[in-house]
Amino acid sequence: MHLVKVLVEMPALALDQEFDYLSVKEIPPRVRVNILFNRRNVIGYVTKVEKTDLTKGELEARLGYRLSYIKNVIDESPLLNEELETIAFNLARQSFSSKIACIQTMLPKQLKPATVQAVGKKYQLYLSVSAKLPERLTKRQQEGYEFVRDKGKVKLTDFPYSKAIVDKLIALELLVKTREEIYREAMAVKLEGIPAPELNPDQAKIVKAIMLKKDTSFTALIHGVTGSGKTEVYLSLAAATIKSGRQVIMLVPEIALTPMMVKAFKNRFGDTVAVIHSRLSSGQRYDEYRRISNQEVDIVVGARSAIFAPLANVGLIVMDEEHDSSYKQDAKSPRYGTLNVAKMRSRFHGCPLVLGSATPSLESYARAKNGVYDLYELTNRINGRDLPHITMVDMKKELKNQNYSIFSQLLKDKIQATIAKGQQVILLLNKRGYATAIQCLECGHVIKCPHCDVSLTYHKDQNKLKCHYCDYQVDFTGRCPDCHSPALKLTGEGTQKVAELIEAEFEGAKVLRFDVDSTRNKDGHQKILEQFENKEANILLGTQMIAKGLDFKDVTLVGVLNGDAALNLPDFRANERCFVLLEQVSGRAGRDSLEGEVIIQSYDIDHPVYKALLNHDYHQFFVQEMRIRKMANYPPFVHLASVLVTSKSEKNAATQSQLIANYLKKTSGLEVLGPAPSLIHRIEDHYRYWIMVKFKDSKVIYPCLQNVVAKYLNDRFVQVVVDFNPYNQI
DNA sequence: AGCACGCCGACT
DNA sequence: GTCGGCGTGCTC
Repeated sequence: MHLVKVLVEMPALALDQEFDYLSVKEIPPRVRVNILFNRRNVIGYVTKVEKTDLTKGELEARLGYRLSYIKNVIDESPLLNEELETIAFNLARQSFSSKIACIQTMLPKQLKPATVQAVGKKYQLYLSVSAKLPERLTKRQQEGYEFVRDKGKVKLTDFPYSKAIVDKLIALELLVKTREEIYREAMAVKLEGIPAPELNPDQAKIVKAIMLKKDTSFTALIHGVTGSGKTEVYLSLAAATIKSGRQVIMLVPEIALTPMMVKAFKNRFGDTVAVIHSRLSSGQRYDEYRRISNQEVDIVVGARSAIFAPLANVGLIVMDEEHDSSYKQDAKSPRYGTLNVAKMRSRFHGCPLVLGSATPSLESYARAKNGVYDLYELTNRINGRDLPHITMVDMKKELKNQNYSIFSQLLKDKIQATIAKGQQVILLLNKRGYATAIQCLECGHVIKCPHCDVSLTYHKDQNKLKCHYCDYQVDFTGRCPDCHSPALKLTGEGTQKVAELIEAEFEGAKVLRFDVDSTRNKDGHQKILEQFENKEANILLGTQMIAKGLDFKDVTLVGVLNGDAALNLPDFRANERCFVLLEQVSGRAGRDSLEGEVIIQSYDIDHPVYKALLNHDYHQFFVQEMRIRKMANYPPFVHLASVLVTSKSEKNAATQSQLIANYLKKTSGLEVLGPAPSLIHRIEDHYRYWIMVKFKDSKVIYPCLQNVVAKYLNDRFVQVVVDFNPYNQI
């Protein structure tokens, strides 16, 4: 007889424990099994198998509960190797998430313990209303029905009422469930067979120094200005690593936005490169995963989750654009930082971890300055040019000069001149969410989401009002829902509106929009970028997304319409975010033989961030910002942990978060901020309060937070989420 | 999480 | 009286 320890596939943290099962046959560890759990068929993950001479009855007597047999074994071979399983369990412990959730984030869909589905096909379940009219319904059923009716079509997972309600409404034939296949295509790269160029002395020095220590675990930070040739350093390090018989993990922020890196690696290393990113089809992802798992590739290029690539002999890990926020998973559990996992893998394999950025996070640069990381600076650009010149435009003066448009006179002139020369322009509309709220001029009513405390955004192309936090949407009637007045005013200027303004303002201007909306459909990014590359448009207008990694040789002008938008946010990283964004977007101008320039419009041109930015001086920024962080006691001088307390009842959220904050303050003796209502006080009918704890060593705070999490594990009214080193406040 | 059990209100 | 909504406990 074998006693089998199993983790059950249930997302609840309260079920994050090993359950005992029996098997007559021996079972290998780290495979999936079908089991009966609480009278239901579920999939489990085997952690341990113990052979025993005891009978079922004897075991049950000893353990004090009934045991059932494993129904069958799903996998022939282990899903994870020991290294990755250990990392999964460490991650679960560190981030207060379930072990099974950590295992799931490491695996492609087909291998997740949750599902056994056909390879290559993915479905999304939707709810929509039927032709039948509702008769007598309970209050909740009525709400649920209206929710779907108002939205038209709702993802099953986004339906905010219980499954009981869904089932009932379906049984009553009021709602229908449909499924749609989700298609995704991989990023095709044409092989160009570009030979490796000779490294310049600066690059060669870095490669040599890192490869000298290639068999030890350490972290190096390469601070290289835009265009200084960091990619070539990565390629060279990768080539040397492969030559020594080891493998490479190359991490990039978001593949869809940084196709250059994939292209460079595929061109240099061909078929030995596997690419993992969120837009691969599940079949392709599965295939890539198996190639990696079977050790058929030397290099894995991918975003955040590629750090879990099951390579057996990692000799190098690179994190490009180290400062990028997408390396932190904060939306769902496990809330992990890629850097943390990368360090675990570096230690396990005894290999270098190389971080690269033109604008490193203050945390990383401070560590490098303190000698915790090896620091390398690349100060010269490959093309020998200086970084593009930046001009600040004082928008207050524009107002004084009766210019109320969003374009300053200077930017207008420059755009006109650039288009006239047949060159291209990138315009950054730095507007988080670029929300265009709708306000009634008669009664002052702002149209808001019924489930969240945010205003709805008008989407002209579909004539709908949408919520950006919960997928709520309604047809736009053109009238105020409160007083039915048709006098509605759009406030704020989104990319759609600005695009129209530009085309009206400039003769011969053809604008492409690049934002979450215009790129939502499959391959939207690629298509728009290709059109711009082919010069089907002369102006690319976008949000933050355009700042990263784009490389167009004819772009000679970058305009920032509202530089200050990133400042003044209630976030201690506001300055850093602003500097990074503007420095990055500046780097889009003059990448080839043509000289580029940058115009930044601002209402606060004397802000210290701009002072450093004008000189393209990261070091100046670092010094002045470190002074602020030190004074305010923020990272890198302390670590942060956030506690988000949510509840359907505002009162519960408020009182419980206060209790938690008091407890944390009292037991840990640490500085605790909050509780404060979060910036968006309600999302999807849940009220939100947040608490922030500052600490230097997690030894004290960890057990305190553990107690808090444990206390609310089985609470049906209040949810608690802990995030260590959160990147996004609130 | 999801399912069974069991308590209480509203209808044949 | 019973049907069924929803609060509570439990899952090897």
